[in-house]
Amino acid sequence: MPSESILAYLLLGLLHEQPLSGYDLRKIVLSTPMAQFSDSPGAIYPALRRLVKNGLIAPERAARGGRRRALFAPSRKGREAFAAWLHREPTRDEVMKRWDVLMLRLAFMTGILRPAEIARFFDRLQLELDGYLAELEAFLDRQGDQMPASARLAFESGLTGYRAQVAWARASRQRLRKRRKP
Amino acid sequence: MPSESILAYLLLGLLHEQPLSGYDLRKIVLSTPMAQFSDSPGAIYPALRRLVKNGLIAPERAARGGRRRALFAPSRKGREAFAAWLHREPTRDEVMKRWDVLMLRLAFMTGILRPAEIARFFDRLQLELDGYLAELEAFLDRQGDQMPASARLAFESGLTGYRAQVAWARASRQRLRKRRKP
DNA sequence: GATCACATGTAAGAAGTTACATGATTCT
DNA sequence: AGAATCATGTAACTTCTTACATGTGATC
Repeated sequence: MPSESILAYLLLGLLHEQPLSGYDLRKIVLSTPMAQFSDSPGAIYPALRRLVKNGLIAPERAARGGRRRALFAPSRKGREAFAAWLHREPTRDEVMKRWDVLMLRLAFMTGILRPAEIARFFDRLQLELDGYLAELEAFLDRQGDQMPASARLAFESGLTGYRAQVAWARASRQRLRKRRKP
Repeated sequence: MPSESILAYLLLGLLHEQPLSGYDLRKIVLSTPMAQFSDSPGAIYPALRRLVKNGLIAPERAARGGRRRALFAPSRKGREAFAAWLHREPTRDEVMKRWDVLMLRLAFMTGILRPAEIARFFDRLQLELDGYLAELEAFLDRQGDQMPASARLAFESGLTGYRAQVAWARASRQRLRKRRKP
């Protein structure tokens, strides 16, 4: 079962709400601030064709009178693959290098995962976040003195960012709990 | 003049302090938390060869008795190219999608750029950061209500992160000013 | 002498980038 | 009709990933 690219999952997720064309998808990706993903036709159209080839989406003949537009909708297999992707537990590696992907997964969870599963995502996230933050702080203790001034500033940018995310995760988790028993 | 890949600039920067082998570079990248960059041999060795081909680094014959190790050091052209890279002004696009690259540049500045130039980097950074944050907040005002709950959380993670970076940038800029007149 | 860590490399393939190409439809 | 925009696509190139290959010096 070939794992899809991030962009492919993004497209697959967008298609869950309604059938869309490649052009629609490009516009959405372009106008959505949370996606630093590619809106170039050279990325989107090949990704769509891969999804079709793998049976995760299927073209819908749009009888719409206007221009030719190939609308795509996820297949059952596509929905399953997407749900499986959302179910993946956040790893330390993702926390370190692919925070954007974690947030992309989170963004799509409502309506597909149950609240308890979203809570589990947050639990895992907090665990790995805390662990990584501890690593960073240990590194600062060991190496902080020897770092050039600007390197230290850059490092502190990272620290600051992760500390903010820890606070965000705690607050979000809290809010989830409240919403479930209002 | 072909612009190098990010990884190539990272290697070029590391070589500024002392001649290193590909293996050394891999170990440094692997053990340094601020780099989410690749430490795989399939990325590093080709990148080194590109740098050699472009005349930015040159091998040093290490007469060291031990194992064969190809040590590389930056050429004059390499130092110039690296300084030019550090001099690039932060763009909105980089603030949005390549924060890691901006921090990589910052990390290497001490000793190569003058304090006033580093201050300028921060000024530009604050400008683009403020601008982008305003964009995000405007987006939230417009679309916030219609966002699914988890999408909203993911969006807020971004907001939180950028707000933290704004504070970090302000504090860092402040510290720079102090350090210059102690 | 066998084995392990060091050190460098390559081959195949995935995926994205830039830039261009091509029609169709709507607008003026 | 001519221009602009919609909509899809392709070609060439770059870079990274994964996985394997190779040899050498150190270690037991």
